[in-house]
Amino acid sequence: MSLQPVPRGSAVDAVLEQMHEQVASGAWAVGDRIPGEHELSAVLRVSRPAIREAIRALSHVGVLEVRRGDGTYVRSAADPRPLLRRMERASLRDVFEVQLAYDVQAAKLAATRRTPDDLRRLEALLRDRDAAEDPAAFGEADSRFHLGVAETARNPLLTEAFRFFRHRLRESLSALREDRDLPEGGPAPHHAVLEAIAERDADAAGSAAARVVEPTLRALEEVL
Amino acid sequence: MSLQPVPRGSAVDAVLEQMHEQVASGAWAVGDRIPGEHELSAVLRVSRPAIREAIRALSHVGVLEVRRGDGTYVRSAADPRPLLRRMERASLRDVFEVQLAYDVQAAKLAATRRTPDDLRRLEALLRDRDAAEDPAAFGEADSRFHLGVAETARNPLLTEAFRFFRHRLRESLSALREDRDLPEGGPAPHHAVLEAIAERDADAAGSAAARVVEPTLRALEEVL
DNA sequence: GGGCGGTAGATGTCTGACATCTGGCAGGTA
DNA sequence: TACCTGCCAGATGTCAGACATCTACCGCCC
Repeated sequence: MSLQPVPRGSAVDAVLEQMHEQVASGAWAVGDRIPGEHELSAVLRVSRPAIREAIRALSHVGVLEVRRGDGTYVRSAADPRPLLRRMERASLRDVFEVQLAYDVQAAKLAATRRTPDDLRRLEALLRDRDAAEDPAAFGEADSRFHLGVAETARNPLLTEAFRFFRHRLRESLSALREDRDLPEGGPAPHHAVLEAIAERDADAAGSAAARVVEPTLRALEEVL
Repeated sequence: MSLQPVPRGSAVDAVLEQMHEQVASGAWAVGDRIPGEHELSAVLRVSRPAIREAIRALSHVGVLEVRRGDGTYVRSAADPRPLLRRMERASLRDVFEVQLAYDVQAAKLAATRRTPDDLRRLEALLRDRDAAEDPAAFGEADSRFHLGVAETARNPLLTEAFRFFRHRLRESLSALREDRDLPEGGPAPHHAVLEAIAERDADAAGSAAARVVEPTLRALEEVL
């Protein structure tokens, strides 16, 4: 007989898994009140703290909503966990392709909605980017400029999504140290983005934003 | 003296807030091991279960990583919580603009990478969409087609992001019952997307995908 | 009929203890 | 010297029970 690893995993994770299953399958529909903590504790044969930790984790991501003195309700069936896990092990190409989508849309909207103040702010950010010396400062300034464009799009949801993705992705990139010698198209493409935004030309801004990322993307394709 | 509301909020939320602060400020840097649960419990003057619930919530979203027998480490400084909260109260316009970014990028990539099998699958999905009778079935078939395009893009990160956003956004839309009489461009734009994908024309696919959403978007702008 | 107050049941929190795993160190062995 | 074994401190994992506090509901009283 062959040796097999003993089943591992914590009680809380098991509870988490089962709750997720209930929500995903529709057994617990959005809006429903789920069984109480004592009842779940009795049914699943785990202690109440274990139940509470699972509920806390799911309520933190908006799947559940706890109303003190009342009960716990299902708020959404979509758990961001698969997305978060995927983000940690995504390939560089996949990462850049998603970032590209955000950059293009942000640039297009920014071109439509920018104010004179926005323009001055973006110009300053771009100057900082051009002036950056060491790679760390450059990466920081680069992020600030891109985020500035996203904010100019006047779409809080887009801004927040952009911010989160960019933050996570820069982390995993620097962790892998794989951003060492990716080609950088130089300052020209970025200036083209700003110019198109200044002229309120949405299509040009979108194209310019695409051209910022595309050299890097193409280089990645060649490596594969 | 004026009456003031007593400070509300749970102990766990307060702990969560402080931990988030530590991570965001860099006091706890990525890779660091944070103080043990007993120590945190003593310092913050709350019980260990309260500490554990907060840690569990943050580890569920990938901010912390717990290694049993060893300690708890900071894994990422980016908390998806602001994004999730923003998603719940985003305006319809903002929602559609983000969705548009995904749709366009997915269509462009799908046009580049589609196989004959993909094409057959997408054709079947589009037929289902055309054949749907009641609004519920139509919404379902519509989602399936769009998700099918996203999967054809061969980018797991994009697919997962697309899936999550679409799921959440459809939920909040149906909750608000505001999708009642949004204009639907009819089947033509969707067929144009499929056609461009069939011809491997990325730019045409992107434009066609934009034209799917734009009528709805424009109608929203008018309402505002 | 409307406002009041009681009550059942839910979540919030704490205490203390024990179980189990991990990492590192000391000591033995080749 | 180099390596492996076994032990141990400290960390997280789990449990039990109790009490506090809030909410929704319902019956009572004015």
